[in-house]
Amino acid sequence: MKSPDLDQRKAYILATVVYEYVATAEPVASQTLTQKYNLGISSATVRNEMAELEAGGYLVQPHTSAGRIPSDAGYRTYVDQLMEPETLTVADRTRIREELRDASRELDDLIDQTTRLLGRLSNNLAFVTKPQAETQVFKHVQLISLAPRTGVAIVVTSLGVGAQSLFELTSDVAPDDLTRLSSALNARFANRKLRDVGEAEIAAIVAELNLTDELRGAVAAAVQSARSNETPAIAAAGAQNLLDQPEFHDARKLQSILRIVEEQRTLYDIVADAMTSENPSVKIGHELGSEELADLSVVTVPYRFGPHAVGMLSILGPRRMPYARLLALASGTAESLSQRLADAELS
Amino acid sequence: MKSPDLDQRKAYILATVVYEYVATAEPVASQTLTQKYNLGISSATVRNEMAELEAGGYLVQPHTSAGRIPSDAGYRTYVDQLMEPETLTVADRTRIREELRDASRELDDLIDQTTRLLGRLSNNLAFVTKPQAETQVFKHVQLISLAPRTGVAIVVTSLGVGAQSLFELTSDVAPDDLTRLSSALNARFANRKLRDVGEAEIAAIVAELNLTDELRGAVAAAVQSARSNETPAIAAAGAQNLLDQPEFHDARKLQSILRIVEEQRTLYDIVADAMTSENPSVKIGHELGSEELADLSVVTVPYRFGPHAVGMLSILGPRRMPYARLLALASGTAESLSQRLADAELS
DNA sequence: CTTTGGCACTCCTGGCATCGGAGTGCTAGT
DNA sequence: ACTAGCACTCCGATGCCAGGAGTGCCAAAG
Repeated sequence: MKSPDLDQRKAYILATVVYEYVATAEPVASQTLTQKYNLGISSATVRNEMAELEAGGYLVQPHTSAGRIPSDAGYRTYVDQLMEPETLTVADRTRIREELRDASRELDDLIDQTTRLLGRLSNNLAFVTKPQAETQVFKHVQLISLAPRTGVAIVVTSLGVGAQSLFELTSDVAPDDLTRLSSALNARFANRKLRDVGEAEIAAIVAELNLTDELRGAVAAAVQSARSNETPAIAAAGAQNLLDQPEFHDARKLQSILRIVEEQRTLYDIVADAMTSENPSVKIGHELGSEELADLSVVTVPYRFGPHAVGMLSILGPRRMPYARLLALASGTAESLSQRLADAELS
Repeated sequence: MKSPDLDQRKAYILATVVYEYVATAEPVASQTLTQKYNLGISSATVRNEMAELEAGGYLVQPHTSAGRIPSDAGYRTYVDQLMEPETLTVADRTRIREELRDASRELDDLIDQTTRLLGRLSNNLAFVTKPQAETQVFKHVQLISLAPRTGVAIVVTSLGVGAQSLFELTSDVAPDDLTRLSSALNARFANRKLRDVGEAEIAAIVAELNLTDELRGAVAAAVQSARSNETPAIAAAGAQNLLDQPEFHDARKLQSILRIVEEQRTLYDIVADAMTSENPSVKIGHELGSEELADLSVVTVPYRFGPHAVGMLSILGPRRMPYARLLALASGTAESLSQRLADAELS
């Protein structure tokens, strides 16, 4: 809150500038406003108002004799106070539901397909974090022999397969021992919270059965991996959509985006706080915390599994994006995805 | 074979034009050749030779008063007959081996990391098909109950986990029944070729245990999915590298590439025949079979698991790419990857 | 018959000046 | 407080010119 906020007329003008600029990608002139939106005042008055909005930091001028475009602060006030939230049409909503209903039953593929769907719908770059399994329930562990000294440990959580981990041993182990160990572990842990599956207990069971400590390591690794590290994998889709926007006709900007998407780390940092707040979040321009991303914005909506948010759907695009629509799309998709996940478990 | 092939001097000139153009991205002039490579002939002679090479279809001129650049046919003869194969330096080779040694033990992640590595090394776009499991050996199947009417079927092959498939039933099933079914299936199928795990036999076992036919469906689906459909998933990385090349400073070209990468289908078509031949393959420009891809080339090398090729490493870049080096890089990486896969199983 | 120096010709490229238009800021008048 | 009008600024498109790079061809030389 800097000024005692904008008076109603300034607010309307700001909102209209954002709306028009989002639509046209051209700096907005005072005349354009008076002609296309009947404000009942002259362009000269609009010019005065715009000059004040610029002084207040809400608008900027690319050069002296051009129209105005919104600044980060301008978009921010628009998003927080001025825009009307959109709701999806019934058609959109059913389309999302149907595409997700027909999607794969396998978790990774489901996330992938959701990401692509969101990319297509939004015409921007979509990215989705895979579910974090921390709050999930342990269902099953299975140790399987592949060769005398090689095997794989699989952990299944309430979301389906959670992790697998290949292991090698320094001495042979009987497939039977692996089965016995699996049964013992399952008897002990089934339906506990994943986070409560402790390494000490695993070690105790392994010792009890007189098995090598290497197996404890293998099981622990699989459990750990199911708990899904602080930065879960992120699926991304739709980068090519960005090229339709005039702001990317210069290819340099796209390069840093592609690099960041491939690294994943930065993407995760951007959306991490939306996860904890469990609310939709919008980050605009410099709020993304990097000069490279200064002319982009990101909309993020969490999705749930059971009572908790387990991941986020995000849309990344030029700052000049239709915020209300993208929020509606992401929310609608998140809802359908959450629903889909719940169905898969409970049936 | 059109002409009785090129005489030695023409061949050398063609090779030098390709080499120089790959290095500079500028049309190559007759003088440049005589100055930078001592041919012992004058630029006028070179001009005459170049004119004949152009008549023969090996070179083209972007406009009348410019140097020459290679045509598809020019690159093709270069690749097939003129270039000297490169070998990787020891440093490169150990770097690849080390990065892959430290890579994940999980198959999907391993492929992912290999793809990124290849993207970084090649400075182009790399893509890698995930292993096709057809020739793999069935190791284990496990049916696991998640809820009274929901569960997951997991199939493990000699490459690690091959597939998983969630299922829902119309009536409750005891976890015990699932265990019994798993054991029966394993007793029957363990260590058979995956392709020999037939649906009829599965049905017989399910019937024998008096279980619902829905379970047969679940198992069959998982096996089918492990057999990995005709078009396996493809990992891609390094699209941002392409933006360094002058031919992509116009963003339109990149757009179609990104779209194609996302679709995967076209990528698979490009590399499919390299898989069957089990040999490195180079496709140049129009050979890729699409006008959109006409100024690109793709280098493909298969990797093996056991005696068979199970997937391909590819590098996609501008037609003006260092073919010998990229072939060496892809081959070296394929070799390390094959080695890594073999180690994982045999230990 | 092949090679080569020389020369005229073509075409691209970059710089420069010009011009029109779009928009603003300001002032003066309502 | 609003607005009509006007001078001013700046961008972007256009056209033009000069410079240069490179070729093709010819005629002479090996």
